[in-house]
Amino acid sequence: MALAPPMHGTSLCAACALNEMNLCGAVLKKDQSDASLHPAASQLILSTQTLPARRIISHPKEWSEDAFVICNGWAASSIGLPDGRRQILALLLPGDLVFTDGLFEPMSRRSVEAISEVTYRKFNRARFKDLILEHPELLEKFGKIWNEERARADELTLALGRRKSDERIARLILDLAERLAKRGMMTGQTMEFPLRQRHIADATGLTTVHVSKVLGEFQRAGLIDISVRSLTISNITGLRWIVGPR
Amino acid sequence: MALAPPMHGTSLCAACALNEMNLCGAVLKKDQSDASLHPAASQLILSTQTLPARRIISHPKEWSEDAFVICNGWAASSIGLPDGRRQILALLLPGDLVFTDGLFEPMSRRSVEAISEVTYRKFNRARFKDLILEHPELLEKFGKIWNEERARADELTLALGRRKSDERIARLILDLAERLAKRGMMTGQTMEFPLRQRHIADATGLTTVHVSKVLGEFQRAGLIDISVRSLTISNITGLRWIVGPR
DNA sequence: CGGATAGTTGAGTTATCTCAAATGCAGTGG
DNA sequence: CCACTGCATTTGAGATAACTCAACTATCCG
Repeated sequence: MALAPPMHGTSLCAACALNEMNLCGAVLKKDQSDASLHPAASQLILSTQTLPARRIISHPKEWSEDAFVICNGWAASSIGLPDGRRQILALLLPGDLVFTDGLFEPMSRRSVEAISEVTYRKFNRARFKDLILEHPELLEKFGKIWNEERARADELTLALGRRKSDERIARLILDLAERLAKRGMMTGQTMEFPLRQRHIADATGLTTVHVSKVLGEFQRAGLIDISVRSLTISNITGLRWIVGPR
Repeated sequence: MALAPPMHGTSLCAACALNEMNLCGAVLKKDQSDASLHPAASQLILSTQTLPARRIISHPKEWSEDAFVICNGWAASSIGLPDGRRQILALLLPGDLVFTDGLFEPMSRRSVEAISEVTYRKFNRARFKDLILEHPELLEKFGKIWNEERARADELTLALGRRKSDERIARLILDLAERLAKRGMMTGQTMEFPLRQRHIADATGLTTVHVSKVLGEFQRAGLIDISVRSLTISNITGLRWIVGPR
């Protein structure tokens, strides 16, 4: 199968986490017979939905039996304080798994919000757990995905606690570029960039005002170039230098 | 079995995560026959070790087949930058599980360091995974533990990104008190407190100097009282008010 | 007793925030 | 098509939380 083109609106199942586990794909082409698919895949029942930007996909304390996979668009998982302060915990890209909370318990404090228009597929959490138990190699793959996610969470915590604003923002941009590249969603050094500055602010623990200033400096320094909903990294070495080694 | 007294040096297996999963206890009393223990428990091979304060329990990129459980004392899991900046990701109390990285992959960037003298038990990660597959109810319990940990990580991220220094510190104290209480390690409102101010600083993303000032204010305001290696919450309502609702 | 580690306190600096005003842009309804 | 409203962004001025530096004290341990 050819690489999916990095365009908005294209289904990216080739890069999807579930597909990597040979699960999702089976359901999509249920009628076809594809020997490469995991034999248990047909048991994972999916439904597909699409929401416009700014819409909330999953509410904080909402009880849900489902988890889902982002098929298209960007989303953000965040928690907030009653006075309105918010912190984005993760930016979700196509192919990312979203468990309302872990694999087992629902009812987290997290909420998930669409940044651009988002298409996602729901699947049943309990069934997914059963699948894992029946097919140990899935536990392995799932663990790998889970660990990547946690490693990213660790780096975010480090950034919020110990890095300066420009480091945080540069890191965010580089991280996104890297993740998008893995999905074949970079055209050269350019990516679609649906984030508003308030998303960057909420993801880096800064103010929109300050984000605007730092991004301005980055552009004036020739590190990046932002046009309409799209960001180009013009000087990746410079950006990396700001973040520093490791 | 009676509640273990909240004294340093006492084995706290009653409150231990592994014991809650009916695993650890079995190994401790391998020779006894205890019908309440999980039948698979005897397959979990443990070795016990003790390290003095300040010693590193698990190095960053060190490959290890083992995970462990804190039996006694406090430890800290942290990551750092090459220039020395450090962020503590979690304070580990007796009964906490420590996976060098997740359940599956070793080689994380995290390092674990003893804060006080620490006793811990190693067990084999792979064997633990097999156990989970063989005994589905363990997956359930393990998931619960894992989720609690993640929820705490989320709150930390929120705190570092969006809270002021006094909120962060108050939150840390209350969180510790709550966790210790669950383990029967609070005597009234007093807890053993082996943390140095640099631990608090590294856990809250602040400076030791600033931590000192905030703690001073808290004491002068009659919120807490710190004597030698021990902390008393004198006005829990006041502390909670600083942190704010939820 | 001496040397290391930990905590306190003050003075001055700075990164980031708050407030505010101006501009742009996108969608809506008349 | 225009006026209108709501969101996003930019920019400046001033405020402040937290930092750095530095000196001093206390505590711990051999």
